[in-house]
Amino acid sequence: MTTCSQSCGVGYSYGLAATLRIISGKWKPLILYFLLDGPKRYGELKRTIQGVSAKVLIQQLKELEADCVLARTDYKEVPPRVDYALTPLGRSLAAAIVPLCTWGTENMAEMASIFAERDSLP
Amino acid sequence: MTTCSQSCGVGYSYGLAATLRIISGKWKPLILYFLLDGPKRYGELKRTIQGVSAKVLIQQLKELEADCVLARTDYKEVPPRVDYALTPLGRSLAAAIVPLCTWGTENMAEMASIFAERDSLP
DNA sequence: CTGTATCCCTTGAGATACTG
DNA sequence: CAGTATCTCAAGGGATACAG
Repeated sequence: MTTCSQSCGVGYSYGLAATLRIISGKWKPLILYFLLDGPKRYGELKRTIQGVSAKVLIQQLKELEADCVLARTDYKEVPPRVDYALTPLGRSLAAAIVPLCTWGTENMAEMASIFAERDSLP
Repeated sequence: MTTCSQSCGVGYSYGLAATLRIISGKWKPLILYFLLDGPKRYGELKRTIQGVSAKVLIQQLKELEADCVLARTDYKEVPPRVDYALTPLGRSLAAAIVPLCTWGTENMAEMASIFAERDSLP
């Protein structure tokens, strides 16, 4: 390539900034990623995404819904049944997240040793 | 596909978690992305990434360096000259971030209206 | 120019208990 | 089952001033 300025310049960074605004949140990328597998119920997400509290999970789901990347369906049953699914927009976003997962998986060993060293410090 | 469980299951989510651990930080994805353009000096980064303070920029640069995704070069000159460049590992990570930028750019219009509506609320 | 050193402060997030 | 309501808190981040 001649220069990366066209794709990496300031003007285009707003694209990245916009994306970050949506996926910033400790569990949001994980949520989007898991939903690639298909619609999931609240409890299912809670169990799958280990460590997240009910409050924070709901909160982030609501924000993602407000951002139009996922849709909540209430089946109006008793006991309650609700599920969350990616919208078409959300699906495309989740697809853009997949490379991050791939990268992490491919470099997991290297990362593990780096983390180990870093965590051993004060 | 039969099911996405193989690629989206819990086991593989550690890959995403590992990646998130590295790029979590308000400006880190932006830093990595801009460095795709080539090595950059401290002041250059500071100017390019609008809104970041000196303290936070240095802090995140150091963390990225500790994670072995970027390398700092001190030219030992006066006045001081230093630059930051992606390592091979960092370059592959930055490449995985590019789709996020692309997504944001492609959906900028839609996002803008969503944000506008959301920001108008209390 | 490239950072350091403080101080301050918002925001995200966790724990717990409770409701329809 | 699927949330809601509080309370609490640390951590990340920002402003400012200063240093080599």
